[in-house]
Amino acid sequence: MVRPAHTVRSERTREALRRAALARFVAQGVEDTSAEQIAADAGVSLRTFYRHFTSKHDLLFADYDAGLHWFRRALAARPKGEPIIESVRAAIFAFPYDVQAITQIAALRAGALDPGRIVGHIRQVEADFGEAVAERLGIRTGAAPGTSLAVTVTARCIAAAVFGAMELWMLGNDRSLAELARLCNAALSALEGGPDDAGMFRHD
Amino acid sequence: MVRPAHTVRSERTREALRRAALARFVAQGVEDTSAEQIAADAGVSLRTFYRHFTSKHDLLFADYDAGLHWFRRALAARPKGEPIIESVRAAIFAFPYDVQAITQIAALRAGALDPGRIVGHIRQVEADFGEAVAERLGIRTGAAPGTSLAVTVTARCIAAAVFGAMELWMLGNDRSLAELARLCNAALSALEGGPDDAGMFRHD
DNA sequence: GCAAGTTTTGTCAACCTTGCCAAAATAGTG
DNA sequence: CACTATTTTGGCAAGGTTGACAAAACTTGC
Repeated sequence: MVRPAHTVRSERTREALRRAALARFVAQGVEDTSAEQIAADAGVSLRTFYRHFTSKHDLLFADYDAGLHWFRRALAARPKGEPIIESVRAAIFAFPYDVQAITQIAALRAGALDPGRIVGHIRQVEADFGEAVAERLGIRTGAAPGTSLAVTVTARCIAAAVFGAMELWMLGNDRSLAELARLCNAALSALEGGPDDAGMFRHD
Repeated sequence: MVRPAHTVRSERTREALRRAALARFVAQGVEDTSAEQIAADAGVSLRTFYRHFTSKHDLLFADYDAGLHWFRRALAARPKGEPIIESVRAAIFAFPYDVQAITQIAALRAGALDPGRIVGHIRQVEADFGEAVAERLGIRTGAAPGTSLAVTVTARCIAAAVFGAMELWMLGNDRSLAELARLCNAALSALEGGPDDAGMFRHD
């Protein structure tokens, strides 16, 4: 499939679809909104909808994807010699969170998607995040992706830590940025084997 | 949806569907096999097919799911006081691998599924694996799943290590059990911070 | 403004997936 | 065997998703 993403026109269409979808989602829930309705509201055909978004649920992850893109660049901008966890920490802390938007999307997801699909989608993003870290780790010497066990495992552990923290944050009551920072920091420190959490993997 | 899984009859249907599907998959590829063909070959309706398998691709992961079930029980059987990584290692090493079947399924998957879907499915299994480990970690004090950051992160890291090793194994040339054991062992040792891999997360 | 080339959109058809309800098969009981 | 409860199946309809091809809109160079 060829995804339109070049011209001004296509960007307008995309925006119209996003708007229409969000409005419907909020008004009548995700599952009770049909792709056809969204397309009609935006004044385009159903087929066009699927050219701009791979699925109905994809709309609920657009922000996530954008964030991933941001993170990739932030990571690339860190100094070469820095330990990978430091780079990740710095990038995460610098991220321009829009708590309100995150909360809204989270509410829509929680209320409307069947768990399987949503979890799969999030895991996908987590995997991409891990890929980004692995890329930055750079030990990947041009060989086929996933050639080095150490790189793969390290990157995925970091992704697991960050996403574990974020999911915990979303579930909790204190949805302040400070709390998010605290959780991410704790998770990453645990990986480093800091004073408090040494021996994490030796727990009973 | 109510999945049939009780009577002898339903088990026969399930087997017939599995057989029919595998035959078609091998003969004409996964993507060029329609669910309707499979159902017809097995002598049941399309609707019935979807009662036994959540999707066409689900057929390629039946073994995975069965393995997960096996692992869950093996883990539960380990002594309470054992460090979690030891338990995982022991369970993995005791698994009755059917290399031939694994290789065949892997070939089908590689050739036929669009990458997105297959990766998502595998990640799902990996997540379930992590859940199993987290469960066994037990620190989860009856509270809602994912309450403890340490447990979640630890479990996911272990899952990442094991699956990272397995995927590397599938990609490599040496598909012997010894090689699989070596890779899993290396990945898990890395987590423990063994003598060779200490400071994994401090790599540049 | 016009012709040629590129990008985006619409139409159509096929297949995937699932909820709902009723028919058929099976199991259990007396 | 007859009766009833449970389980499995089929049929149908609606909606999700995608490939193929042509029409429409836009860009560019003249």
